[in-house]
Amino acid sequence: MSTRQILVTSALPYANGDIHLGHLVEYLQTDIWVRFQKLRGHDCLYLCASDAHGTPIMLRAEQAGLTPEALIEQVGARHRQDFAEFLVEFDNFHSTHSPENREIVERIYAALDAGGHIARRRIRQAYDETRGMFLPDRFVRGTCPKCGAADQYGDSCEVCGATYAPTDLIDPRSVLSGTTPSVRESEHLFFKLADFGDMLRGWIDQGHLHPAVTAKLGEWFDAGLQDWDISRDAPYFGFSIPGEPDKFFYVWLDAPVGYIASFLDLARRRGDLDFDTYWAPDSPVELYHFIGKDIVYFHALFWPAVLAGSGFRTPDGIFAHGFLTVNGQKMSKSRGTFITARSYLDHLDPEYLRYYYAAKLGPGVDDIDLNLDDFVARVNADLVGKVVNIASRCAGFIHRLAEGRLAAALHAPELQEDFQAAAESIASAYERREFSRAMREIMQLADRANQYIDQHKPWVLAREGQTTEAVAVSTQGLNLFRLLMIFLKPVLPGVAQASETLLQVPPLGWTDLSTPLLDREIQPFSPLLSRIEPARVEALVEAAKTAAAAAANPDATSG
RNA sequence: GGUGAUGUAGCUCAGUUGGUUAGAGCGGCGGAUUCAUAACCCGCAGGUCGGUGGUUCAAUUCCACCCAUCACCA
Repeated sequence: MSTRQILVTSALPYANGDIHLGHLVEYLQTDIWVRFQKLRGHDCLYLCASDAHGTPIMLRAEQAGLTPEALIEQVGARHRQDFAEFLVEFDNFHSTHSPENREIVERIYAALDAGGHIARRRIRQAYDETRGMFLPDRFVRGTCPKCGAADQYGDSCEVCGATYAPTDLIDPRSVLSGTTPSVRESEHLFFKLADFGDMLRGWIDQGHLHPAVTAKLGEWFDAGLQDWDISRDAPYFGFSIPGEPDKFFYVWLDAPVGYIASFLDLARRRGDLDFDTYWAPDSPVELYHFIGKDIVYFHALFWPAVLAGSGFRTPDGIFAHGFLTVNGQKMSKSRGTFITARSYLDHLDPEYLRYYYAAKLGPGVDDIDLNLDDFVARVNADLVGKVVNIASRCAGFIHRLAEGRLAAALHAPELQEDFQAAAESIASAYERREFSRAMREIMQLADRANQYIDQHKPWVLAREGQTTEAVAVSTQGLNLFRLLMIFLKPVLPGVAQASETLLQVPPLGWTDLSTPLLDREIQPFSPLLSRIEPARVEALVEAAKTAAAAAANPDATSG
């Protein structure tokens, strides 16, 4: 197995609100995949950053009486802390509001402009005269011009589903001031996406996209590729466009550039990462972006085109996941299922959620459901009842009968080999992001380990004075447990670490699968993971309800 | 409204390139056991595979339409 160089990103969290359980689907999925690659010995970097620009952040800061810079600093710090406690291990977490990002965005824009891929056009937009600013579509509300439903957003009607421009609304008003917006014209800059139609088709045909994502892209191709508006007028929190007074780069142009900026920041601090090795068109490094299905458009259409048009390499894969529902429904503040990362951490162990998501995640864009009753049952049954139980029931005999020393030989080498033989299939499932399949296979092995122990009954052997045999069976059980922990380490890094302490071994890696652990001492057993108390989950839901009630003021629009 | 996706036992999900009795885990029920965080082991459980129609010797698996849920519409 040759060492691969891999660069992985998760979408950048928007720095105007807290991380919640829905966001975590993506960060946990990515983290598990990255940890798997590292466990296998590959050279893998996991990069992320705060997505820190745009009108919503500008306005949220104003509301809070802060500068945008102070807001994104505070929110970014909270994000980092939440991720760290969920054991999401970034190699770097930067910000799009950084000198590195400005540098790369300007370089990209200059290259696109020089290549003739930037167009200029005057457009008409809603304008709030009292606030002196153009209004994003979502900041205008009014009556739907098609069905007449009142109080609809400026881009689409939630009642009849019609899409339109804010200027089409009947009786439009600004969300900011309540006044009727005027219509003003200004010049905008556009990225000529259609210049890259052939390039994109070729890139898509190279594979690495899930069939469902490819289908989605085909839909957009059929509709025809249109120019993309990449500028915004002042006032705007972002980077000003060189040579264009009062114009700023649209947040969605500089957001994915944050992936590169995060790399650049890390490279400058570390000194052993060559920029062109990672980002030049002939880069040998594999580049993958994990995203939600709602932003496929930006990552599978604009992003590769922008990269190709400015002399960078393109991604090898865009991995889109679905959304999270809780108890079968959209997360709801009133039902207490809108749960922030922080609130979860106040009540429960993060590894429960890591396992539960892993047990449900596949490679596709399907939504996944967090059913709280199922969550408790599944985690307790699989992790505590099956996996940890193996160590718990074997370690005692090693200490009682052999002073903590493992037997010198395996009792069931053929069973050990069966476990080792499963590694290929499990690795392939991880690699293809079929985590649910990997978890199923691992739990089947855990069942076999428990069956093996039950079959040989070390407690009976001990009672009958067959000490050597009892220790041999227990040693075998612990060896099976150790193999399971290697398989589970990407999902449960904390439990794996506790297991390494129990077994008194250095950090486990995939190559440790081939060698058994024999004739050496282990630590006394102490619980590696405790069961979920249903009451803790109830308390979490109650806390979420209370928090929702406290935040009586409806949230400002984001996005 | 248009487009794409999803809809399988109480719960969470596999699966079927169309073909004899549709699978797993959890829950539930019965039994066994006591090493283990009341964990583990054995056995049982019958869901018209969202609905209607069609193609076919045969469809849950293909096609059409409908319903429900989700996403996107730059």
